[in-house]
Amino acid sequence: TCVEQDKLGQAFEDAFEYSPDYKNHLALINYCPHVKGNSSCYGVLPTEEPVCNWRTVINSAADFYFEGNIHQSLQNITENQLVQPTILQQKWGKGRKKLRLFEYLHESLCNPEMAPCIQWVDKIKGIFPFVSKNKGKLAELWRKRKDSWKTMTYQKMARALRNYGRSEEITKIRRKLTYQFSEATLQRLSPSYFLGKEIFPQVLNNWNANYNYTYANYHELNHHDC
DNA sequence: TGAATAGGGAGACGTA
DNA sequence: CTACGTCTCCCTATTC
Repeated sequence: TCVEQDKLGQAFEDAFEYSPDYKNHLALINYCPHVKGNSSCYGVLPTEEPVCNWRTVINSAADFYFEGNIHQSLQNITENQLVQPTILQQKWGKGRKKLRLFEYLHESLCNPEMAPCIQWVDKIKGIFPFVSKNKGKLAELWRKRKDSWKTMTYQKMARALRNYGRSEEITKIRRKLTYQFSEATLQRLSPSYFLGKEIFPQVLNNWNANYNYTYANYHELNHHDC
């Protein structure tokens, strides 16, 4: 029941260090159509059962992500369900952790619909190239995702990526438009890490954000070209 | 040779 | 207010 869910949610809160992000995701996965929330706000989990059990939620999230099956699941979501939810808008407010570029890129790499813009060439090693023809569109999606009025270009993204070289999060490899996630970064962003450690909010952020921002905006752009 | 891509200094901006 | 992280702007260098 949702009462049990609240208790579990509290336990979760106790178990994990409090963070604003976590609060958002807690709210998100607390989503329970017959109790609260607006069902038109989310691309909900592809389940016929109401999601009111933490274990179910966690397993669903993990399976969902693991199988890289975002595309298929998204097909069950109508356009009007891909509206920016208030919760996510709060994410960008004061005190909310900013989404970082490499996180966004990883999200995109996990979204088959983005393959014409960016895709893995070696997922294990974390190597990915931008697609020359569509890198500008990816930049535009990144701009929209940040809700920025400034124009974003591949050049600017590439400059940010080069900065990741210093922190060893992403390095440039000697191949055109191609970069590589560091092992540590991949671990941070990977579901296996999430299942064992405190990355839960991060991964929820990944699929949640993918559904609601990237995908919706993606369709806004020229879908067939990208 | 020109366009595309890569590199990097400097500074803007938001957050802790 | 300060320090810091993360871009963003813009110019130069290199590669295709």
